[in-house]
Amino acid sequence: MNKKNKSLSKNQKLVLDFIQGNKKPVKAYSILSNVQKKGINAPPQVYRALDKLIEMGKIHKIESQNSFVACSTSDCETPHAIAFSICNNCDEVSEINDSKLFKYLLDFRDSNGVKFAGYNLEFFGICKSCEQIQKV
Amino acid sequence: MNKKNKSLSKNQKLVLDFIQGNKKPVKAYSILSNVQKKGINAPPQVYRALDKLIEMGKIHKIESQNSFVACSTSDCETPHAIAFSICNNCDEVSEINDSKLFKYLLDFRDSNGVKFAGYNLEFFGICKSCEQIQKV
DNA sequence: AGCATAGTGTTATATTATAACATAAAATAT
DNA sequence: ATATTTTATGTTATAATATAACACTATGCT
Repeated sequence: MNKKNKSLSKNQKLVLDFIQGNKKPVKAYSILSNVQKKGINAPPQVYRALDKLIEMGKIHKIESQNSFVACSTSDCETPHAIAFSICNNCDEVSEINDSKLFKYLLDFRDSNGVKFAGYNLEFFGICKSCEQIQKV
Repeated sequence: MNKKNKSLSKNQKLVLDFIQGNKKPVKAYSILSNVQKKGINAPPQVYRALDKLIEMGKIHKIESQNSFVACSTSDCETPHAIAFSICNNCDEVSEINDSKLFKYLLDFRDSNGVKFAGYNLEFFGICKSCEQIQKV
């Protein structure tokens, strides 16, 4: 058991369950329509849960897509230091877990010598399966 | 004169002029209301110009803010390889121009050995002036 | 028990972005 | 120089994303 694992509220659980049930990132209104049978009725309820889950590091927001995906590490240490690869062809998103990269970025200082508290990094390219298809 | 400097259309010029006239990133509807006296009437006209300007590397989109800012290098070589710092306190955004960082990221390969065509990187933290204020 | 904090439910509305269609201007090829 | 293609424009309507504001409820402290 992890100290950081604050117990989730009802709506937070519902939203997280749905996100975790999807390999691909999901959109807020898709979450909404899928949890409506379970008692969530309106956008603010979804967005509030999303905000908290992001804070807790349970999920991440893919900024360039306005979509949300479960964190691939069981308990994210650095909710605001995260990297994704996004396929320009099929929109597949995967989380990049490369400790060297993370260290490089968290240690990075700007020209004023200022370190940053976090970052969001999205790589774009063609994923392996799309590349295969193009070759055929 | 630069070969890459395709001449801009009327709407593209209007939109770019307004963005360049602002130190801070601007929002699409703020652009719209500011160019309305100059003959642009509706959102699609703004968004179309924005799309083209991004393609050309004249401007960048700050994904986490849905805002747009002029590229700080006169003629951006890598429109989709860009880094910003964003102040969590005052929302100030500045473009980070660090060739080492750029090279590191463009050379980065994921666990499959796949290189990426581009990336978007946003650092978050407290900017220098906000830090000063907090100390006082 | 009393209080503070966090979460819920709801309505309405703000903000961001695109679809779809008709037309016009510009660039390129023959 | 004109036909063709590509790019841009103008317009209306609407889709998609996100938050404000308010009343109320549950939970965790001390």
